[in-house]
Amino acid sequence: MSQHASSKAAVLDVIRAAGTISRVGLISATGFTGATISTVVRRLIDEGLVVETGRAESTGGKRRVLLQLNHASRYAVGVHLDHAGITYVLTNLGGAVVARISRAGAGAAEPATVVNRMSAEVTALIEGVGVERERVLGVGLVSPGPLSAATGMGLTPPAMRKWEDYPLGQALERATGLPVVLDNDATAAALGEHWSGGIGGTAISAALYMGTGIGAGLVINGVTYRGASGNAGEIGHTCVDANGPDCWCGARGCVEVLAGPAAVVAAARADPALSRSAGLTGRARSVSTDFAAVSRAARRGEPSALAILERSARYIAAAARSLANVMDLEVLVLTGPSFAIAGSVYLPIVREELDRAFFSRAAHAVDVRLSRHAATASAIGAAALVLQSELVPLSEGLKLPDNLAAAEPAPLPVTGA
Amino acid sequence: MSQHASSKAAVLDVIRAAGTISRVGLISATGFTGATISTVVRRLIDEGLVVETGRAESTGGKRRVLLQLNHASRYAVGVHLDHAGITYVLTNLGGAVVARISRAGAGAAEPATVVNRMSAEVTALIEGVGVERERVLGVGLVSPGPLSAATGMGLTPPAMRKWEDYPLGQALERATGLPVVLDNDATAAALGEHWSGGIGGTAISAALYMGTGIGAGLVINGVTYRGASGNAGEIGHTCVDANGPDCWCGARGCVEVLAGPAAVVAAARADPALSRSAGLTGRARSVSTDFAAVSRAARRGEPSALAILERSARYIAAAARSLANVMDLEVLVLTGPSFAIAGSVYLPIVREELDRAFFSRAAHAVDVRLSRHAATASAIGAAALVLQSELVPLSEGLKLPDNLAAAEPAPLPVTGA
DNA sequence: GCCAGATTGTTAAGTCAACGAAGAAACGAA
DNA sequence: TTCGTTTCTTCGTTGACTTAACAATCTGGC
Repeated sequence: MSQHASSKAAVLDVIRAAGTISRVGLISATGFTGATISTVVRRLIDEGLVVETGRAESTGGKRRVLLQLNHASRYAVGVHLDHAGITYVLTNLGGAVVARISRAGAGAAEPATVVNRMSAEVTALIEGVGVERERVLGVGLVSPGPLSAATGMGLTPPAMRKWEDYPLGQALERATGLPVVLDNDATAAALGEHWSGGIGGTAISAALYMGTGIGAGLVINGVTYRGASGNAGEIGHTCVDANGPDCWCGARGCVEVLAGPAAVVAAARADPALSRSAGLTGRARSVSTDFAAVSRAARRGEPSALAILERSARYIAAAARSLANVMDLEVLVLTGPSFAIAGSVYLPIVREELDRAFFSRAAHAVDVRLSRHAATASAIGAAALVLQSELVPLSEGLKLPDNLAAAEPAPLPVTGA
Repeated sequence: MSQHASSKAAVLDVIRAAGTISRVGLISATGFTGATISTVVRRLIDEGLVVETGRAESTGGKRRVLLQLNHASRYAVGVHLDHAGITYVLTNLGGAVVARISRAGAGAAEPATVVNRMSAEVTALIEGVGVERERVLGVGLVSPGPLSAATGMGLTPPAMRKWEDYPLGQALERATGLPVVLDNDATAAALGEHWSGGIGGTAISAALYMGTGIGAGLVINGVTYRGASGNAGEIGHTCVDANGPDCWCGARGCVEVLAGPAAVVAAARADPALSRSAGLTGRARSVSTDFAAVSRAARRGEPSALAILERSARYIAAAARSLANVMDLEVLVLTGPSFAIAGSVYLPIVREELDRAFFSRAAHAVDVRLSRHAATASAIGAAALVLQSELVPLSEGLKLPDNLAAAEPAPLPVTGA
């Protein structure tokens, strides 16, 4: 007897969120009856996804049998593809990192060459820790920048035009023999935080992702929100100063222009003393390298560096507040490489802003936290995408024809009932 | 044989969105099989919700039988409760207004008194057009300001403290004998636009609602998005100038302070010439009255009035763009009393902003429109809330216990499998 | 130690939504 | 009229989920 996908998914998701839970707990959490829980759980145990791990104290009768995910039963590969580097992680079913490697980025190489290399590196990752390939559910591949919405299988980050129409997902699927899921890094990071237990059973959460740009990923009731064309969460071009400087996106005063890593680096370079002490005097290196240098200077206690970061943080806090107000968020996680480095400066300022000025704070606070794995969040999230897509096949919504009227032949005059 | 709620709801929603559609059209739109569509449609016809209205041209065989909502089969009452006035509308199943009355606002009267009056006025509304009370599905009641999240049955608009803990929904339910649904005005307006056909089968839409404040309602795949505590869409406190003036919400540079109707009126009053010509010289009347006066002055061609409104529009456009970027919107409707008056000034500016600077404009444009019923949008939306809640009972999500760990007795040491 | 009562978990039978297959009805074209 | 096509319905099956009865396990009291 096999369950409708949703019940299995719902039960698995509650077990994941709870960490440890009994069948009775599942009954109250999911709303299913004991009979259903019994069969669903047996199914999950048969598939090896769930194990019984002990007993709870008695509440007056038989003790509850506790269930947990069988973390070692399945694995997923997450790949963060970027111009400057490719990060690979192998996670178990619980979203915990089992292995991790970093390799050279895509650079200027041909897509086909890179795909072949990635396939070999994925294999090396899996074999390096002796995980059987059959236990690997698939590969999640994420990249900065917007997705090409049309086919859902091409990534077009601004700096990688060569990849624009390349069927990346299909190619990697063929090369590795594993299912491949694509998405953008911020969305993946948000799902990763949700899946790997940083966020419990929380309903509405967002991940503010800062790499060289700023993005946000949104998770609503355990499902990633993608918007009309998969570009939801584009918070980098939130307006925080309607009279501010022009942005390449066509607008003015975008938070990315005023407070993104590039803006931080530019401000630091404009200060000769700080440039010298932070080692920015040479010719321009990558933004992320320079941003790290500014962050180190701030950590050393250099007031000018700290002031620049705090100014950035206040703008980002304003954008975060706007986001939290619109989405009515419960949890906001700061993640991504830039927050991995400078999160200690940003966290208190964003947190203070939301404590003080979140519109619905009377109803509930927004829990602002720093990701425990900010540096590799999007790769971990990419793996979580696989875990979710393979284990929690969502009920797809209606697929209306583009033009409902056109779907019908011309109506004739009414001829009565 | 009765269908699972979702299939009936899905079919009804597609019929509503399409206006006219055949069973074959429903098959492709919903993904159900012909057999299922056949039985569901028969059910809907038996209930009187749907009628066959004619035939389409043949495509080579039997002509399709066209289906439509039976607009006159059910009705819903929408009530917009405000300090200054109460608007009542009676709509049919298609969301079209059948009757409408306006009465005095809540003022300083006791809640119980107002509820009794409302009940009488609802009855007058229904009987005024000779609709049978059994055909009225219920009453939707909306109000500006945040909902009290705890019980879901108290409305606490800032200016109506007396109502804070009053069980408004229950009281009105008892008084009228009809089911009552509560929500805020912006969310209702968004659903109203969706339901009454202004927005076809569109997936992601928002209504920007401007009354005396600014709010937004969000509709995702036909379902209103409410956020963690029902306060989603709070766009009035989106930051559009991080260094702007203080707002009562605790933040700075909120769009409501810089560009809301109150700000527009204040700017106009600061201009002696405009104050005189627009008739603002007397003591302060209500913000909406004064805003209307400024709008009329702008329409008469007074440059100073127009400049003030255009400045407001540019700020609002920036907030709208931030919202569209984050949600990846397809449709944005301007609605509410203030846009009913001044929409002709705001629409082109907001539209231009989104054409020029919406981040994902390469993938798709945002369709910005002015509501056809901006003045009564939230009352119509209130009625749509009823139509949806009675006819499209949503599949409720998981209801996790507040604290999953606490739901279990203490675990004992692992005792092996 | 052992039984009463409570709680947990399983099995069995019934219900209902949705599907596939096959047939009935409607229609245009030869 | 006949044939092929398309639309729509009927019938029997599948499978998810439920209720109801039952089996297993534990605490507490004697």
